Amino acid sequence: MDSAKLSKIMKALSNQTRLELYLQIAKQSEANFETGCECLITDIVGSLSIGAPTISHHLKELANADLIITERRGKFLAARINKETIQASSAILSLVEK
Amino acid sequence: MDSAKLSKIMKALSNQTRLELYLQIAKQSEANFETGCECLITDIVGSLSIGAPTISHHLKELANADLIITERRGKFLAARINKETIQASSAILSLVEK
DNA sequence: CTTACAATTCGATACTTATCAAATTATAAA
DNA sequence: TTTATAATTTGATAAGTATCGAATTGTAAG
Repeated sequence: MDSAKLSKIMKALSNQTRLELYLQIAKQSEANFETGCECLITDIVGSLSIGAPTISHHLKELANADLIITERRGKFLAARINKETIQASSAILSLVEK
Repeated sequence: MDSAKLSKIMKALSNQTRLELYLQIAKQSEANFETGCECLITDIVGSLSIGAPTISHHLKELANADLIITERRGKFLAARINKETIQASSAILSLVEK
């Protein structure tokens, strides 16, 4: 991964609201792992103090950085984190690989 | 670590030039580990295509996010990365801890 | 003390972006 | 087909920031 890609990932996590959105998706994915349920965005909208348009905007940036994967579920939108991206990023920053 | 702190760290790494600056410091710290030499900023200034004022600005942001530790060495400035910060960040994002 | 060099501060500018309100699209239910 | 809800798009604005040139400060060497 080059520095352009990595900085794009970091930028996606640099906004506090967007970071909390990401962590919430991660948390729900974890919590719902056994049940097989996914994280539905509509459940998150209420818990964050920003409007739906802004959340839509943030989701697109997270997806664009390959941090999450979204899929339509009828009227709703499901999201899950892309573990490969965050693990590859961590590896570079922690200098696990050179 | 709360999301405000973590987003600040991510923001510090969200600019490509600043990220490369960080990685360069990390690389030199690694390379000079055996010799005990530190990473001198003056050696980096030449290798990045931006002016000294901008580098000074970026360094302050990295230090302010606790990503690096700087120290004056006479006329020069030495920098080394703060491994604790990057490891704690990685842990949260990778959900190693909850 | 003067000179030279590394780094910082200051002021300005161009660019990016987070957020919202309003309008629109997509989908399921009635 | 109409209605209701979820999500997106659009347009606008306010706030933030990366970068530079010029001036300044800190420090060592001559």
